[in-house]
This record gives sequence, structure tokens and C-alpha cells, in this order.
Amino acid sequence: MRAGPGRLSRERPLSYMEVDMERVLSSELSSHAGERIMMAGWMHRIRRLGSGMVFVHLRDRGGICQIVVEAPEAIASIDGLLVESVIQIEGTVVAEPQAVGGYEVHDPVFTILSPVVEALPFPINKPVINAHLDTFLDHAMVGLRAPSKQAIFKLSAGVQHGFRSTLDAKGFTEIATPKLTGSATESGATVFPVEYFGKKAYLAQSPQQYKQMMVGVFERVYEVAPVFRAEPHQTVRHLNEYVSMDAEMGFINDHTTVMTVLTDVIHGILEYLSEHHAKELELLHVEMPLAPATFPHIYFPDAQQWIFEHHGEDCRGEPDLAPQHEKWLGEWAKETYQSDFVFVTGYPMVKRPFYTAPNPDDPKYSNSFDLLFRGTELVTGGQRLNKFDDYARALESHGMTQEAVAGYLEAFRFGMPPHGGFAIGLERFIMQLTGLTNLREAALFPRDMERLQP
RNA sequence: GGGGUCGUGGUGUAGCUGGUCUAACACGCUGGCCUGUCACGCCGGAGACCACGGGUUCAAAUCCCGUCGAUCCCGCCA
Repeated sequence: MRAGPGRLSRERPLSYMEVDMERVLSSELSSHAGERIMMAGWMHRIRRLGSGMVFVHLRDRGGICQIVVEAPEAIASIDGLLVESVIQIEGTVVAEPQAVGGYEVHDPVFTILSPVVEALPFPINKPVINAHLDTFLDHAMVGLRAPSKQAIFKLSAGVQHGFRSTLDAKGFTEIATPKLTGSATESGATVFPVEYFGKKAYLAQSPQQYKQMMVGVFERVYEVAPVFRAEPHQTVRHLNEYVSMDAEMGFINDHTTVMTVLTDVIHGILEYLSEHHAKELELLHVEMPLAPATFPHIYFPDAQQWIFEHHGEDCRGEPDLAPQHEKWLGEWAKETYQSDFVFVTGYPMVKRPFYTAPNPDDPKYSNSFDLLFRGTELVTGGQRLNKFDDYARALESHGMTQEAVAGYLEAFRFGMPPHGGFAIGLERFIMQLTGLTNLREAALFPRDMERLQP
């Protein structure tokens, strides 16, 4: 077979199907032993051993394989090329015990699709990338090609897939809500204003109101989408744009129904990763989280009491937990319940947004929860108000007008079941799962106070 | 918004109790050698006026001030 894009493209229009059928990936060599095949990818590593022998490591979406170059004309054809040059080759698959993976490609004929003659900003073919995060992010478009960086985002894709498939199986409908909104309502989080045809608009800081409205349509909905937070934070666990995996469902008893669904979702995600991303989990040395059938949970004031008794810090009466408190609770859950996840329930109403349902037996506290993952807040969720009159009262006590959220309120005037939901921070999940020290490493092109490029 | 730390070739670091710094090491790049390398190895080379501006001093990468940039913590949140 004499394959090659030149021949195909000259004789008739190229179809992707044809290319895919002919192109062999580096992960597929074992099933082509002895065959003459076509491959394409990046020159991940080039090892020139004297004048008579060159080893080229070809990287494609299947992985990395080795090409052995011995013919003088073949060696000459890649002379001067640096790593990351894009090549297509035709070569023979050979079983070779010396090769990593047991197979390699011999007698290659090269087609240079895109030569690189300039050194990379930093080497990306090393086991560890030696670049500061800031330097790395400046060159993320190239740095992300490093296998260890690819793996992070393969896992990220897997987390999203696990989220979707678990909820699909539970009868949820995936929705897409607007990211441009006309009003800056919602909780205390600040919003980014944008110019919108002479009007004032805002980037959505959450799909909260829309997903609630859609409970009135589909009962159960979810969305995976970016949210925007204009808060001026500079920490390793905050971004100004991140991916929120939101879910909302009707006909619940209370927030504990939501916690049960969330627990299933976490299990579903972890199972999906184990089944489909073993390679990435291994490459990143991921220690799979301890996730018992039910996650331990602690009532907010009880958590504060426990912190006082066990760590001597008196935060009782405070409306929220500090990061250090969450770390302690995470350690407690792991030691006592062998769980990397722990629910904190019943956050004070004063700290929760207006749509939060109170605990009927203890109205100072809410029917809401946070889920901590290895000591860091991963999920916020809870039961929402569902009666129009409750909203009217809640808005008033929050100093908000009904006009500001008129469209949202209409859903509640016309029958909304008891409902609740949650939102998982995708990058947070990846950071805690893989042990990254900075959330920015879990975003392809992170947006923080200082970074808008690339 | 408040506070801390840092800024040295393309990259990551050492030097920083001032003077043998004419700035060292590793990766990368580059010339040479090696026909089984896979974080290859060996010999050589290029590449940094030490973020920028000012000051102290006989002398500043090194000490002081300012500017800019980066980074971390707190607040806030996922």
C-alpha cells in the first residue's frame, strides 16, 4: 500500500474516514506487526546516535512510539528538525523486545507536514516540566502537549463524562443556559459587567436561577458550563472563570435527597475514571479517593463545636468555616470514617443566598450543605424555596425587589415542586483528585486577576 | 481589599554575612564522536551587562529606597 495525503488529495476529495482508516496510532502497533503502515504525529523526541542511526519518538493521540531511522536518505530528510515538528511516515511495524511496548517502526519514509526549527520555550518531553506556573501558562499552547499535562485534561474530560452519564441514567436532561444576563442578582458574588448593545449586561456567575426554572420544565436538569466570578481573590484554589457542573431536581424530601444523588454522582465519576482512564491515573500517580457508600456528614454547629474541642479554636457562632477548619474536618472524616469526602450540613441562613430553604426545625440554619473533598470545598448544594410567598419574604429580608427577578419568580407563581441541587467545581475536583498544588494547573487557559492571555 | 515572599542566559536553580563573579550548575540550543537509544553517554561552543530606576560605598547580582512583574496567605467562594 502506498498511502499518503498527496495521492489521496490529488485524486479525489479527502474524507476523514479514509484518513482514519489508513492512519495507525502508536497505541495500535501490536495489531499491525509486519505491516507497512502510515502514521502521523509530532516528533516528541529525537535521538541522533552518530551518523548511522536516529531514534524518533512519535507522539500522536494514542501515545508515543519509536521509529528507527537507519537509511542515510531518511536520516537526511529529517536533518535539522527539532522536536514538535509534525511528520507523517510510512514504515514497517516490527516486534522488538528492546522497544518500550514491544513494537517499533522501521524503514520509515518521512513527509514533513510542519517543520520546527526553533527551540521550545522549555522542554516538554521530560518526566517533569521544569517551568514556573507563570512561565508554563504563558506557553500553555505548547506546554499542554506534555503527556503529563495532557493526562490532567483527559481526566477532566472523564470527570465530565462520568457526571453526565450518571445523571443521564437518573432521568436528568442536559440544558444550556445563557451566560449573558440582564441583571446582577444572586448571592454576594460579584459579577463582570459587559457592554451589550448599549445596555448593561453581566456574565453569569451561576446558572442557579435558570436551572431552578428548568426544574419546572424537566424536573431534573444538569449543565456543565463556565461561570464567572469577579471576586478579587488570589489563591491557589480560585479562578475568575471556572467550569461548574450543576444539577437541580424536583420532588425531593429535603436536602438529604440531593446529598444522596450527589453521592451517586461522585461514585459514578470515580467509577468512570477507573474504567476509562487508568492510564492517566497511573501516569499522574493518582491515589483514588476513599469514597464509602455513604459519606460522613456533620451539622454545621456540631462541626464548630468539634473544632473547638479538638483543635482549640473557638469559631462557634461564626457564620462560616475557614479553610483551616475544612482541612481539619477532612482529616477527621478520613481517620474516623475512611472517607475523603465529608458533608457539612446546615450552614447558617445568614450566609446563604435568598433562595435557600431553612431547616424547618432550626430556622437559623439552612437545609443546605457543602461537600468537602480532601479538606477543600468541592460542592455547594441544598434545598431551595419553592413557594412564591416564601420567595417574596426572602427577597424582602435580603433587601431585594421582586422586579429584579421577575422572570425567575414567575416560575414559582405557577407551580414549582420542592427541589434542590448542587454545583461541583470541575477544576477543584481535578486538583484534589490529582494532588495539584494550584487550581490553575487544572484549567487549560486559566483566568485570574492578572491573566487574560493566552 | 489587607499582609508576606520572590525577580540571575530560552527554562529551572546556585551565588546574595559586598571584592578572586571576567557570574556557576542542570535542561534546552549548537559543533564533533558513538548502529539500540528511550530523562542515552562523552568532548567542545554560543547564550545573562544579574527585572527596571535611583541611592550607599574605593567597590553592588549581593546593602537601602522606589517602580514594575510574579507568587503565596487571609477575606470571599466552587
